[in-house]
Amino acid sequence: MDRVDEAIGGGARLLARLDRASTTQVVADALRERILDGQLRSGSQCQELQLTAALGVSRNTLREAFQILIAERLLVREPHRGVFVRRLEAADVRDIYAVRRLIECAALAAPASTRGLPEMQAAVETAHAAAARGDWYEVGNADVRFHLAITASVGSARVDRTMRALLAELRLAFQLMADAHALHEPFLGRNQQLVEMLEQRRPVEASIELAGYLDDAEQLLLATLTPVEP
Amino acid sequence: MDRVDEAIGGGARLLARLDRASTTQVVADALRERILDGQLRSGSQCQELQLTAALGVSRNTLREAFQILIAERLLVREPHRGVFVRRLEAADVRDIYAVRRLIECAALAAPASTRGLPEMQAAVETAHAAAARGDWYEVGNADVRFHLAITASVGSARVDRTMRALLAELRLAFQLMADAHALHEPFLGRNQQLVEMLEQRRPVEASIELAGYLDDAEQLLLATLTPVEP
DNA sequence: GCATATTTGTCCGTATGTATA
DNA sequence: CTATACATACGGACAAATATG
Repeated sequence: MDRVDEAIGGGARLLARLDRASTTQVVADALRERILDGQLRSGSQCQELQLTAALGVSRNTLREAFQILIAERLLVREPHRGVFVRRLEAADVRDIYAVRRLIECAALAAPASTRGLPEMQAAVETAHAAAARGDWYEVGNADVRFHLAITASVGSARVDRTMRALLAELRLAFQLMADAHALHEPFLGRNQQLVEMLEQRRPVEASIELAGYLDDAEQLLLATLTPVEP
Repeated sequence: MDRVDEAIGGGARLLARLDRASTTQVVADALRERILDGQLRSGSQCQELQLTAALGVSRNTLREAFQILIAERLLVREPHRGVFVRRLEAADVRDIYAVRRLIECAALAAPASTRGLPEMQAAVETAHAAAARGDWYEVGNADVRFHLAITASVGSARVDRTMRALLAELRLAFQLMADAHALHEPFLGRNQQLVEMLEQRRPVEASIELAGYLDDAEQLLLATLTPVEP
């Protein structure tokens, strides 16, 4: 009974037996949430016995949930060793920012990008308010919403899904940093600036600014990432 | 023993017991292949008992493989009804082409796009040869390689994976067409034309040409898709 | 509309093989 | 090298939902 990892489970059974979502889906959602908010830390192992005990589900169900999160690249399987919360390498960070530059800049340069303005403005305000009270986790959430608003202007469900998955992956890297403050603070003002450029109907300039913005964010993240050892 | 769907399985056991890939992965690969080459037709149900019998694996293993292919959007689950080979709607086709325009055109417009030239040239030659002998399935394969070569110039593993998944999804729509000939024939020459534009170092013009190309392909596919009913 | 058969969703027990202390 | 812990994979069971006659 002195089982490990009581961060998971919280004692109560997860299944409200609402029977709208399958147990597998509920488990995948629960695990995803705990990965993204850092309760399950990058690199830590997800042992089947511990998690089945903590979540109150069978190994089969858990393993199906694992497959979902492995496909989302939040977990990795090492054959016959187990399933682990993914650790982002520097190469991953570079790759993710390459995709972000491609998609976000193309989305922002298009005339339709102004469609995302209301949501972008709202995200900037939320971020400022959260920063004022020192809630940098919420600043991170607002930043994600800001960039999703940019790509939402493309109007493609697949672009939305891809960006959502990409930004979720990126959170794995954020968690390796000591303070979210240093990461997000420089970009509060620049988000605001992008909004203004779009309000003034200068989408192409905004796109160019965003490219440099993403370059800087990538460098900042890489700089704080590399000193971390396995 | 007069079980259905002997297209799958072929009598022999799939597992060579090489134990380099997991059974789940082998099953997922086998199902993916049969979906993409049309043996498992769009809209058809994947019954657990039939497939476990045909593949010689347990239900648990099969269900894990299902999750992989559901994540790839080649299968869809209808709760308490079963798992089906995905049917593409017109909206899906439009969405896929929107993403293709975004990614492929951005990739082609970049100076680095010439890096994909050798692979693009090879794909064009393969396609011509296959068309000459009426092998339109292989023409389709070569066309996929052609477009993957375009996006490979970005040098991003994630862009590659996204494009691969996208083109796999599109095959679900191709299969709904009677003749692959009508779909691919118009684009043999245009692929060749794109290669020439790139050889002449005119990537931006090539990108614009590709945008129109993808528009036309989308319209052609939609036209032959809509008359099909549930 | 109802009773029945089928199929999915989920759990459990267990055997085997692999990695690690 | 042995022992242990764990992942992998199988089969059986049963309830619940769905399809069928």
